[in-house]
Amino acid sequence: MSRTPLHPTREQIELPMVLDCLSDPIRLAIVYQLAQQERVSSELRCGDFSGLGAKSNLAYHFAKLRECGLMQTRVAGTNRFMRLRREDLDVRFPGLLDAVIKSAAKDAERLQLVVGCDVVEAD
Amino acid sequence: MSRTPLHPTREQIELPMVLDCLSDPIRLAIVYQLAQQERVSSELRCGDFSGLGAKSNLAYHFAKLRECGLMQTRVAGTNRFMRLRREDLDVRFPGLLDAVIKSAAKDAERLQLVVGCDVVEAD
DNA sequence: CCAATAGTTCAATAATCATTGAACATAAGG
DNA sequence: CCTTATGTTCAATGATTATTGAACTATTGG
Repeated sequence: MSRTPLHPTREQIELPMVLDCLSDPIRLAIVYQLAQQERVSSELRCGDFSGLGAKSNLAYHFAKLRECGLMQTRVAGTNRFMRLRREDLDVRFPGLLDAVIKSAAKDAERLQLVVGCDVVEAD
Repeated sequence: MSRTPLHPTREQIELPMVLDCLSDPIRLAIVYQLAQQERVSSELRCGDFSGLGAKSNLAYHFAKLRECGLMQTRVAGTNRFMRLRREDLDVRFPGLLDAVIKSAAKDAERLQLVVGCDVVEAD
């Protein structure tokens, strides 16, 4: 198992791959959740998405999101912390990520997105 | 053959379907070309895209673009004239289409897009 | 060392997708 | 009417895709 998964450089990020990645409802939900977290800590663990499906399926989608350059994974012990590659994407495709997030937010209900109203996790 | 193909209503347009449609290089090229034509006549015939592949394959992609609500087809004699559903998309997902077009323009070379510098068709 | 936790990888499945050429439908023009 | 031009539909193909559960890896904590 590689310590830190491979990510494309900023310049290697390709538009069709990004759009394809965002076209899957589960991946869109992941990105949306990460975008909401940006206001707070900007990072989430894989486990925080368990509501979206089985672990192995999520790992598959995480890999896709990494490969296309949408998010970055940082390994810390037995956890993986992931965040949006906001700056890279904004430089590469200005306005795109925001437009997608806003569009998703407009359809939050239809897309069954978790509305993160200043998420306070029970502990 | 149906006279005028079915199109979804504005409200029926769904984000994942739109993104998936735009994630295919050929369809992205079609949309890009239609967007450039907006400055001029706003409509193009199917045949104007012959550079992008075989006729039957293009018909397949046209159908996808229609079904997801990205474009509209108007039948006129033996021709089909198509245009972007710009207004519907801008109302439904503000800023999304523009962001995608601009992103595509930035990568025009990489995406092998036809750069329409005030296209003057030979006749 | 052992057990529990967090994720990934693998193999198998069913479903969808893009592409092709041939056949078809429709309308225009001689 | 016959031919030509413009697109669509159909059937077949090979390639991806999402999903699942089981096996595996690695780290933490007792």
